Amino acid sequence: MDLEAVRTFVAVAEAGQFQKAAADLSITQQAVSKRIATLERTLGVRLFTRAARGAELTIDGQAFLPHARELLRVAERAGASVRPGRRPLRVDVLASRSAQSGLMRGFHRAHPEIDLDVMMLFDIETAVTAIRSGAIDASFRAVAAPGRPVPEDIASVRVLDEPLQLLTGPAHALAGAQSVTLAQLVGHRIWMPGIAPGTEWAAYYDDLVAEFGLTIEATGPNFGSDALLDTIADTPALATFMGEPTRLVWPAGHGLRRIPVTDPTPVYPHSLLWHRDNPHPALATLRTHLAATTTGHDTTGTWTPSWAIPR
Amino acid sequence: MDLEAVRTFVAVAEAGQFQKAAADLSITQQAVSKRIATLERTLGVRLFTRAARGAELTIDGQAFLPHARELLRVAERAGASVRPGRRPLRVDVLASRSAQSGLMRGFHRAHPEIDLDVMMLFDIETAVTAIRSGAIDASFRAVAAPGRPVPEDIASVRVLDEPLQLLTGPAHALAGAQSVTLAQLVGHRIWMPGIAPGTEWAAYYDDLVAEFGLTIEATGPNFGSDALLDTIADTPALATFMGEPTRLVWPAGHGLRRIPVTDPTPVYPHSLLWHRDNPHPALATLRTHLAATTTGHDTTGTWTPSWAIPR
DNA sequence: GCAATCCACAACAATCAGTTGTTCACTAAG
DNA sequence: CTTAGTGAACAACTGATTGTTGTGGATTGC
Repeated sequence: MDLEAVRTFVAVAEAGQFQKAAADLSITQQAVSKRIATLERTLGVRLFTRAARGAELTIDGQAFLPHARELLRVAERAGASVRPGRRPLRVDVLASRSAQSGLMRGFHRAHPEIDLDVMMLFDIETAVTAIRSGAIDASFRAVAAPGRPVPEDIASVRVLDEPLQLLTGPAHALAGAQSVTLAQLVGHRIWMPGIAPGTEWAAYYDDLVAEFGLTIEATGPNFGSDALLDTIADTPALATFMGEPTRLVWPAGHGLRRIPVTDPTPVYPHSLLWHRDNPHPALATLRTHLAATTTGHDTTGTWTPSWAIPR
Repeated sequence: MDLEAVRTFVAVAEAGQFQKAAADLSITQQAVSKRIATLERTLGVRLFTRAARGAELTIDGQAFLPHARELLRVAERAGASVRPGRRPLRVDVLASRSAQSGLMRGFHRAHPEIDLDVMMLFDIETAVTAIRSGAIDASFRAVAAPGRPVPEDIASVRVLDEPLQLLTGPAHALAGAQSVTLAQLVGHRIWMPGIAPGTEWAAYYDDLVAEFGLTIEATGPNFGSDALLDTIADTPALATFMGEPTRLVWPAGHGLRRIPVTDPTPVYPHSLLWHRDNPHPALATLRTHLAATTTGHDTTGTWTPSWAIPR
């Protein structure tokens, strides 16, 4: 199926006749006739009934028309997503289930007119390079990895402190606890699949392990959060860390338990990073939105790696 | 933008290298190279970084990939919508705001796996012809127009009786009434734009006018239901008929009033029509669903044109 | 009945997309 | 350091596609 043919089909459907559609498209009537004939041949159905005073949609044509319009819309959006200059705001997040995605959903609800592309880059180094080159407009990150300070031309603002909670199945030893301390977690297996080694996310958990002697397994393939929740629910010996409940639908029927962690509460600090010279108008809107919806940070009784504290 | 190029792009992104993608698509590596080069030229950005051990997505390529996948999905659906034999179930409804649309939304919620195409044909004659030819699978209609009985090979079942209510703006003379009788409406202007003359819908209101002496203006261009509601809200001398509240969002801030009509209540009878020999598997599912969700009909104190009563 | 309108078919020209053959760049092993 | 191996790009060629002009047939309206 050819997009030009689809565009021609919509033009004919709107014009009601081949000749006018041809004029609209700046081609000859014969070319329109050929394109429609080819499209009808590839689809295997007749799209128009040809009459002396124009062309009328068949039932199949009427059914195809909304799909054709949708196809052109999607093609337009696809092209716009990489159009240099006026493309959608490109924001890098940590993972689709993280609190950062929740922030971006909130921004999209508040400004549905702003086109967004949410991406997931590998680590903060990739993100900073992409921000400096203009390939992306902003990134949610813990502001620095150990030994890698953020360059001068990158601005950052702390937007969210995400307290980690323990997630267990109903048969886990700690399933009934109202809250647990980090010390109590020593010896329990904590499973965090999908954390790539070398990222600042992995560094965060490395520090947590080093400081409190926890057992965190970051290995194993990541089959998605649904598979993770299934495994946690069914395996009494496993637990995992997870942030605050987002507005995502919480899967029912698993018997999963969320248990606050205290003394101290591990907190993952999310900052927004962007290039000081980035002219994208939606970037300012995003920053304003985040500033308006972000509250202050209470750091008493919490733990965060020292390298992750923004300057 | 060429759909084949987009398909090639996705194949390369998944294969990680041009050669394997070429094998998957059964073309040569050179053809893949050309297609990607052309796509990159039309988009104006580089999509892959070519390395010695394969091709890797650039940031732009990563941003483009989900749009490309969506584009292929929509193209697939568009083609399927007219595929002879295994196309989606095609159901004809009266209008997008009618109770019939509510029934179809309910069906879609109950069976989201069934592909649907909802259409709006002109009148029952068109619908019956389409049903007999197999161009559509079912139609919601008042079963017959005057003098035009439904042919023997068309089956029908009454699925919904829709009582009409009066819709007025806040300044209308009847705005404060708890209910009105048809006799009370004599002399008031009732506006029903978008009812094409010659349809059974128009015949329904013609009968209503003839029997009770109402003033119904079915003329005027139809600018959509939003424009209709705006006009009704702002024009004290105008009112309109509307069915039961559907699950659509009821526009707030208009000050619109819904007033039940009694003595008798005009009822629009909706039946589902289909061809006895139609083999579409989803048609049986739709009939079962409608039979399960449809209640009996209480016809006391209601009015319906005699020709609209099913046999 | 005749002009006007509209679409389809035919012939031709230009362009395009795919193939084969080959080169270039990089990596890894000896 | 050399050499074999892998992967992508360039060049030349060919068949197919797509557009054009020219023309014919069918229907509508005066």
